[in-house]
Amino acid sequence: MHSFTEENYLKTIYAISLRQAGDVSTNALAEVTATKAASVTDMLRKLADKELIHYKKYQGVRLTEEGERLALQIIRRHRLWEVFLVDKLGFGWDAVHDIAEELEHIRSDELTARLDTFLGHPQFDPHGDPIPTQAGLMPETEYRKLSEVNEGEAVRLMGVLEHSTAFLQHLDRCQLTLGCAVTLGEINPFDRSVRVVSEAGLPIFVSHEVARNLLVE
Amino acid sequence: MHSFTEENYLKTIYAISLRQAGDVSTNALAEVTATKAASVTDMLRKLADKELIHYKKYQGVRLTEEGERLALQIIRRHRLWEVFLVDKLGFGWDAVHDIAEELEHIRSDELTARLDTFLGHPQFDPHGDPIPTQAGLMPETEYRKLSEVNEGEAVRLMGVLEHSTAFLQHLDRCQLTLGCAVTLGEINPFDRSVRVVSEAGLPIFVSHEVARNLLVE
DNA sequence: ATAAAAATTTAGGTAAGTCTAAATTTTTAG
DNA sequence: CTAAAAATTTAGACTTACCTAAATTTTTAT
Ligand SMILES: [Mn+2]
Ligand SMILES: [Mn+2]
Ligand SMILES: [Mn+2]
Ligand SMILES: [Mn+2]
Repeated sequence: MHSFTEENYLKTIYAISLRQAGDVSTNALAEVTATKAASVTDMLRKLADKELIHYKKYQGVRLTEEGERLALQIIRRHRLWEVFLVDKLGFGWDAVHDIAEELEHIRSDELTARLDTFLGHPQFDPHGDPIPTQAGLMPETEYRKLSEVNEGEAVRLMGVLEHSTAFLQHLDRCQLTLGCAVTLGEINPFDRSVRVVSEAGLPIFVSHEVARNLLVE
Repeated sequence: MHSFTEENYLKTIYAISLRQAGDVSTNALAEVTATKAASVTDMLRKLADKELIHYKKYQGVRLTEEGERLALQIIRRHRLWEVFLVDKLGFGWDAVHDIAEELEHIRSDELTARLDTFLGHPQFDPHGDPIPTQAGLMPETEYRKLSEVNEGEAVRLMGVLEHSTAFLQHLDRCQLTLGCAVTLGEINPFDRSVRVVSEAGLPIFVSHEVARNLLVE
């Protein structure tokens, strides 16, 4: 079996791989896992011994097929638990990530399968992230960032790139909820902030920093 | 914070204390935790340092108030998760203990509180064990063992003393379900096995071994 | 009361996961 | 194309939770 720590490394390697082309560096892992590079190296040797990653000294790492399968399984569990916490227990979407970080490591395939059924086979987690299938496939999404949308276009809020409590609470205060339809007003050329208009006609001012962390379709 | 291992020791000390008068011995703990006495001694020193147990070398241990509070909190979580797994996810009562052993260590008071509400503030887990209150009180129950009931008495099945999968599956096969009413037939003086008659009039033969692990009222 | 038996603790060691400091390799810049 | 900078690995240690073997204390039985 694999330890919590090993599972977290696999998940982190997967997450960094999505953002970057090429292999994942020791320092990148050290930063995300909040450990030191030397500790990362130790773990990489262990994961390579277990054939969960491809690793050549000084050259960075990449998940093997088995490593990716495990990473997706853990991400699936994480996102299913987040749906449970929000939809069934009534947590806010800004409060569920840390709890799901623990729940995702509960080892029981039957638990995952029954939870999935109980939740009605959800496709997305509360932050709009797709839930990997039981078969181990990550559904593709084709969202743009709100910061790349043109003036006058009508779009729908589908997800967030930033998951911090502070960011999600900010969206709550602006009444920017996932699924809501908005129309883009003028983009301010000075700071690239933008005015959007909600279905209800309510105007909302969105900074560029916020706009580039919002996914729309 | 306390590690999973520390939490499991506290729970185990509590459980052994319920069965025995007096302090809990190192060997008793070693047996239940499936470790060696030397390892138990190490942990007892640590728990004593944290003032979670009263410990005098060679004299056995007893939980402090804080230690008991923590033990009850973990038992509460364990039993609430078991209710969730059976009532909401449809697991059999014989399949939930091991998963709850992991879930009980998820650290979030708000999670426990919301789960309790979601489940409708249950008072008993799927095995008939009382769920400690949020205030940290273990509800008292006054059940007798089926093996102590007299011939002709009518009783209701309220709980089990043995929680193994094998035992619970045996009860399933006998159609001995928690809550069902039964009347005691003759007790066989040779092996103390007993015939009980269910509400439906179905006769069921129960060995003494089974009868002394069934709680009734 | 005392010797044998049982229970418990101590001593010394291991594996996982972390650290700091030093050594090594790769990358970047002049 | 080399020398400095950056990245990475190695060396040596620490903590937690466990182990075996040896020492110690308590209990039990003659
Ligand atoms: Mn999350
Ligand atoms: Mn995690
Ligand atoms: Mn249980
Ligand atoms: Mn446990």
